[in-house]
Amino acid sequence: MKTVTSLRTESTIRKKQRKLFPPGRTKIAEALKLLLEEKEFNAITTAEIAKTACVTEALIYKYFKDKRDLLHQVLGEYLEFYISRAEMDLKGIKGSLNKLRKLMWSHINMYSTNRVFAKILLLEVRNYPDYFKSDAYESVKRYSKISLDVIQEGIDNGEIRNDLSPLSIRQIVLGGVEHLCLPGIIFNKEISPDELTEELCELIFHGIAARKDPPKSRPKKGVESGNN
Amino acid sequence: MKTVTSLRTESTIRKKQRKLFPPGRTKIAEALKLLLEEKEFNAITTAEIAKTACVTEALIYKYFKDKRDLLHQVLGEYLEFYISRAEMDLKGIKGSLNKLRKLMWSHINMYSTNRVFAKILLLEVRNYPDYFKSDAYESVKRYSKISLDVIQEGIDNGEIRNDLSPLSIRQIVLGGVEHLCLPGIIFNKEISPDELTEELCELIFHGIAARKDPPKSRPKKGVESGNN
Amino acid sequence: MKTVTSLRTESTIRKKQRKLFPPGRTKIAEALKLLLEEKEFNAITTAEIAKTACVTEALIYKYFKDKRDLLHQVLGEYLEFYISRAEMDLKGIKGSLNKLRKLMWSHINMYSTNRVFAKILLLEVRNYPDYFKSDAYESVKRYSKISLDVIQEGIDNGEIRNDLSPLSIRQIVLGGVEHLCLPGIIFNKEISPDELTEELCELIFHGIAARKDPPKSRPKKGVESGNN
Amino acid sequence: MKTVTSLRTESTIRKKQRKLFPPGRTKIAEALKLLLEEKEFNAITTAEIAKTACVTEALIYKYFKDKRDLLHQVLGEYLEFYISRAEMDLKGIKGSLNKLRKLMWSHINMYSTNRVFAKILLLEVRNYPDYFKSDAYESVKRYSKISLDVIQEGIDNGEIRNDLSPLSIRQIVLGGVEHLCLPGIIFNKEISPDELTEELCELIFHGIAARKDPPKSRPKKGVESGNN
DNA sequence: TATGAATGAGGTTTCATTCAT
DNA sequence: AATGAATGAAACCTCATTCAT
Repeated sequence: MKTVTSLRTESTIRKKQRKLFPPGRTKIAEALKLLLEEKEFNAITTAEIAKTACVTEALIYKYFKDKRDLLHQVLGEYLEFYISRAEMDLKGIKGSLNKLRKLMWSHINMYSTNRVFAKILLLEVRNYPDYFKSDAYESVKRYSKISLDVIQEGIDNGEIRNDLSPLSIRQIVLGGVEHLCLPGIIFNKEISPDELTEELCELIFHGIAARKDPPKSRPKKGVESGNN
Repeated sequence: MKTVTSLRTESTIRKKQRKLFPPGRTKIAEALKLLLEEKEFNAITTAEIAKTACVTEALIYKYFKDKRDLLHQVLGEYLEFYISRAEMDLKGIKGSLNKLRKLMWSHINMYSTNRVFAKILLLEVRNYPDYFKSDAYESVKRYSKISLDVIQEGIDNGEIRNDLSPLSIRQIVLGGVEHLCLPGIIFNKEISPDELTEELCELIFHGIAARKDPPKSRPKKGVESGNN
Repeated sequence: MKTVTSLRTESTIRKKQRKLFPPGRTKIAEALKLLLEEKEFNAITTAEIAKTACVTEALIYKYFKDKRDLLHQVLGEYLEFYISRAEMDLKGIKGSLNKLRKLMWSHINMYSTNRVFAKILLLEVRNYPDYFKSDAYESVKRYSKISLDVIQEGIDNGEIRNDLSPLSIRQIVLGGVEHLCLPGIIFNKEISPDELTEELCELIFHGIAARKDPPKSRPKKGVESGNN
Repeated sequence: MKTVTSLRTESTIRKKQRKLFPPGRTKIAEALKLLLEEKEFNAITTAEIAKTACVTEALIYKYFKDKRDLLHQVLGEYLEFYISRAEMDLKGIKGSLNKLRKLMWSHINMYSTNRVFAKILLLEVRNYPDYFKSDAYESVKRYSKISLDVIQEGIDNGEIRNDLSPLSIRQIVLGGVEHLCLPGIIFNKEISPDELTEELCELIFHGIAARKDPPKSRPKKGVESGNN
């Protein structure tokens, strides 16, 4: 499942950590990431984290306020990386819809290649009030701002309808991305950024209502069942 | 926050329970609902539930396998109610898009009027593998099936584009609904079913691209499977 | 493992119960016996007993003072049966050593054919002070008395050495029986009454020392009391 | 009841523990031993153990897998000590029967001077399947092996009859020891190693039958294995 | 005779967290 | 920077038992 992209991601983050952080801290953060691949955060104990990291439990509390702070910091590091990459992604792209498409692709790709990140963001933090006071949440907001700005730019330059709230558009886009990825994340199935982006953009950009001059009929292929 | 609708819901469920369930069981379920209005499930203790219900903790385990089973059963009861209502909702409506709009409105309305239900479904259960083996999850699938059938019907009768996978459409629609409601649910703000439905349908039905000419037909392929 | 003997045992006891005891009581006692085939007494819950017996837990307390009383009564019923059988067994046998041999065979055979009885007596009750106040314990003492009388008779008639305390002899005999059977009982292996009796009598009657000349008479003093 | 021997035992064990184990662990083990003098294991709560040891209940679970593991470890420590003592005991003794007599004396003496050990071994563990997977059970087997080897040696050198299975002999000897000691252990009465050994050896070595002529040689077959 | 409903009391175990070193 | 030892607090859960009917 790990692609070149994800490996690059990992190693880049690690390089930064090597400079900024003492090795103990890094080992702890890496241990949590490893464990999150297999279990839900609440089911991971500090004892397990310490053992996996080959440090003592006490050390966790040297570097992190508490267990949840560790989670938020791990999430925050990922986010900072993805924010800077999103900013790079947009460079050299013409057209707001093209930019939006690129952002959607990157977003899906990041869920696809970094399941731990996806699980933290979509399943672990939203329940807990602390999260909304964390630095990580600030990063999330900065990240979301990027799409919002692109949408606003599209409205301003006439590429996007001006009779819809940009915020609602952003929510619907994100919702679509998340719900298309969620089954893959929960049940550990492959996620195909290319296909999902294509489908999502087709719908979001043009809607589902059949056109007066209708599209040509095509065979389609669906999912088994599902829901939620 | 409770509207007439939600009250009717509650009392209908209660009537059924009075017949089917011993009073202790009902008191426990109601106690959990009450507590969920204020706290996250993991932060609620069995002691609190028992105290709120004016029963002993032991009784919880007479009626429910464990604490999480209680959550799932509460969720399941809500779902059964909403499923039957969704089926009623569709009666007498002409047009698949009109039906879809109605379903979206009802869905948003149910998040709006029953925050406890919304929190359980969107924030509490998805993390935990047990959920996916629960009866509640089966109900969720039945509920989702309703929208899927409407979408399929729309494709068959030409109201909905046939070049998008119905499953993907369903996921995107649900994703849109959820993400439009999520801020309201998390931060306990008002949710306006009328406005959100309007905005969502406008976007989903017609897309965000400023119109010049109709979209060209494109090949598509849907989400792999799963759900949630 | 069940032999004709054990079946007859069971059915005889059951017939008595049918007369003496209401069906609910019998069902409960039988349920416990059934469960004891698979688990240790403390690991069996009253809920399980009730479910196995197809009665409610409350009924257990109609017929038995508490859970342990149930165990003691079950044990007591077995013991009464085995006592009367031991008395029959001795009739028509000449010679104290022959009688003793017969008792040992019956004893081993009863462990061999009734594992539940064996487990209760050897593993479940001895820990718990209540047992020593129970009727079952009185029966055990009556049962033990039978061997003691035979040993005393043997001493009196010169078949058995008179320089050993009869009580100690009884303890050593019983100890030998138990320890030969214990592995079979604990690990659920076959127990062969014929072979074990043969071996045990050979040793107990004649000793293990390779013979040169007969032992000299010695003064004795035995264990204080007790049994089991 | 504590003799010089038992005190030496205790302090020797304690010395070892002081080196090998953190003080908390030792305090917990000692607390259990203390409590076992007065109550049955199941009647002792972790709360009591902790309180007696002046530590928190949580610490018990740092050092022991669970409550029963604590029991097994305590038993195991005793056993290791007694094994090494049994090995010493045999040194300098000539004759297999003399060695066997010495082992029996030591065995009875250890039940006599260490009632806690006796109760654990004879009354507490045999019921519970976990025991048979514990290290303590492995120690028991090593301990039993010592007598078995002596018996075998006696057979080989002609001191002991060769027509009885050595395993059966060992079982009968152990059974005799246990049953002679059991009343004393259960009812907290004195146990006299000298007298009991004398009586037991007299019987086991020479049998109970009044002598006329030596026994004839017979074929033998023993218990399957096991012990305890 | 038998049950449905409920409970009291406490049991074991878990786990995040701290502090002296 | 890191650890070994220990803890506080409660969490979940179990189970024998009772009582009104």
